[in-house]
Amino acid sequence: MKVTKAQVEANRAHIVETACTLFRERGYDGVGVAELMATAGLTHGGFYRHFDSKAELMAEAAACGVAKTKSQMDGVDMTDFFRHYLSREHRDDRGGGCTLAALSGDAARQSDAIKATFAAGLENLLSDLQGTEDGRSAEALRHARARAINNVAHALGALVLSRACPDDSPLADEILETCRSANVDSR
Amino acid sequence: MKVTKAQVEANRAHIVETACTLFRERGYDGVGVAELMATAGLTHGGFYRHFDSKAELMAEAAACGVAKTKSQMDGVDMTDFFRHYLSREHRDDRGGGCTLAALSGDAARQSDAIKATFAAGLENLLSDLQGTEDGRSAEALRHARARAINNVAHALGALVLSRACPDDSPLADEILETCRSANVDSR
DNA sequence: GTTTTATGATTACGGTCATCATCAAAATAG
DNA sequence: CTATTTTGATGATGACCGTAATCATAAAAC
Repeated sequence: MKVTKAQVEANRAHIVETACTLFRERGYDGVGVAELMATAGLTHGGFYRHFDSKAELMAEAAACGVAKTKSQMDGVDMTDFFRHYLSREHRDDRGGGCTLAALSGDAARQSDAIKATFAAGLENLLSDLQGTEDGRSAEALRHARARAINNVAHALGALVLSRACPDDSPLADEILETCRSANVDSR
Repeated sequence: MKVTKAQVEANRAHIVETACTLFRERGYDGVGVAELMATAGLTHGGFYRHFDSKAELMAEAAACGVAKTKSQMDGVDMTDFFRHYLSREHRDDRGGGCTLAALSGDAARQSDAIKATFAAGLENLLSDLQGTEDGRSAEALRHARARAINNVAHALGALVLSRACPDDSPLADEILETCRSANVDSR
């Protein structure tokens, strides 16, 4: 049952992408290798030809996820980005949404390899939010970075809290709305 | 092997408390009934005399956890509270720290019963943060509530993000420090 | 003092977990 | 065209999962 080299690579990438979504939806512990492979259209036996362990896939899926979030943010106005980030649609789409928001809680309990992937992805996202214009004073740079960190923490916290409330809870919407208006007025 | 009524109640409470800490440390999926009962000094067979299912214990442990967080906050100055909330000690003490921060990500994937417990606990915490003085205008009340929501989202987001970074990562500390200074200057 | 009752220990169940040895088959290399 | 790899399917492994029936025992009720 051998398969062309291109197909092998495609299969591997497909496994990572599938894992990415599934992990966001149900957490690292919530999805097993067998189910994961079945969802990807393969049987679970072949898994270990691609990865040494589930932990290795977890790290790779994390990297894939934060890269996707960053690419979604590319070229988008920051206000629009946060507006969508704190929207009801994003709250209800854990599988398709921000990896940091969906899995940071789980990542905290994982190995440093996975945490490092999260830190790198977060650092990357912060760079984008700080802006890239040259010639700013050190003070202005420090301020821009602090604002980026505060904005991300604020928005991510709001999303996480809203998701921890029942779907039809008024509080779930109130958190999103409140933090959405606070975020656009900057700080 | 029957035991006095007081002992039964004490045992039950001890199971809930043990679960509370263990869940915060390793997540709902990360700890099994057997290990839980062993940590509490009992054997896993007796578990179902106290609870109908693990899910029932999860809900009760969540209630216990948010109640503890609220009691810790009682009578403490709000600035001091957030200073401790965003301290390195709190970051490194998932088992003993804020239940919302440790388990909100997991709670989002659980039943509405558990989510409702989280929402109730959060609402309770917000009430405290809003203050209880009477005679404020509707506008002042609305503003106080918005500020409470924003502060909680901001601090919780910072804590969650910091914990998702490797323990020795500079970013882990930078997030805490940045958000600590932003939070005390109010908004 | 006897009977009833309920706790918690023991043990087992079926299911699922991550992991791996084995094998068929097809894509490469020679 | 043959030989060598190597992918992915099959199936098994032992460990652990939540749940539950059984049972000895001592507290509670009479």
